[in-house]
Amino acid sequence: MPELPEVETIRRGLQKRIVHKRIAQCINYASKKSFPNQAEQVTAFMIGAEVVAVHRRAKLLLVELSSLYTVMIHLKMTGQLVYVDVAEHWGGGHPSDSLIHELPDTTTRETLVFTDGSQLFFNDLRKFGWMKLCPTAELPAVSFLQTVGPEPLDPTTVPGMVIPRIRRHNKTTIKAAILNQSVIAGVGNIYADESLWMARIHPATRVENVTDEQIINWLSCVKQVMKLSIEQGGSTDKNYIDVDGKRGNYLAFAHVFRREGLPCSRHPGVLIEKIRVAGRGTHICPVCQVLVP
DNA sequence: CACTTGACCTGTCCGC
DNA sequence: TGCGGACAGGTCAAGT
Repeated sequence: MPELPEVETIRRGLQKRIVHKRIAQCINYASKKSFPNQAEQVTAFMIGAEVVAVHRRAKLLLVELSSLYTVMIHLKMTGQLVYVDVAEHWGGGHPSDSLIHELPDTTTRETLVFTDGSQLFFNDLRKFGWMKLCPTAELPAVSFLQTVGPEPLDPTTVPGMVIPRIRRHNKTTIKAAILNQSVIAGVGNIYADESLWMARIHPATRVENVTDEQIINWLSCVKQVMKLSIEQGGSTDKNYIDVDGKRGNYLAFAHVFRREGLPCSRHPGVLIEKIRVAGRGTHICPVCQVLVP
């Protein structure tokens, strides 16, 4: 489930692999949800266009093209972008830690073929992800980009910006608030649980019972957690791989996520519990994170 | 408007 | 062994 650190890892991989490459062909395997109703625009503005840069906003990837169009890509839960170089077609093989097998496979929804013969595969087991073309000049009008909250890792994102956004949702739980993309960008289930554990806040605490000091501390924690995760190439729970087919290693550093029944690193005698908050599986240390109703 | 729930999907895991 | 059902979660639409 790609969240900010996973999408950023993919962005960096794409920036390295596909910038300055020219698109020769777009192969659509199942029209559903990859470029819905955009066949004509794909032909007109992708074929022959060169990749200028790859940007990210929240969990959305933005592949900027020389045609003045941008490919917006949302991977949702199981989307993957996997790059296969020409050398691999010539028998160069994949890195030993790569999970890549034969591509395209049954999950491949779209393949971009570049003029040098390299390929970018958009795989998506559960078909929730999508790709859309948008004129680059019209990106500011995209509703998601208008409403999405500040980037946690942007140095200009300070508590003064985040506290009022969280306080707008005073009657819900702190976990629901930070998962809300209009409050802050890029937090999903993994980093919500990890950052709340680090900040010693119970996820079911109602926002009105969380102090400003706790929010300030939480913002610092989510920044630390996401920075470490990007350094580790993100989190691979089940499905996630980067552009080169490599798994992320962050879960080796996780304190609560998928660690139910294992000891808390701050309280070795206490076991991590799994509860349900905001409709999501939620992992807590019952001693670090005491519920203030 | 704020908040919660259901829908979208399909592979995996559990109990019978 | 097979089958049914719960579960996984990002986001949006629809409901309260």
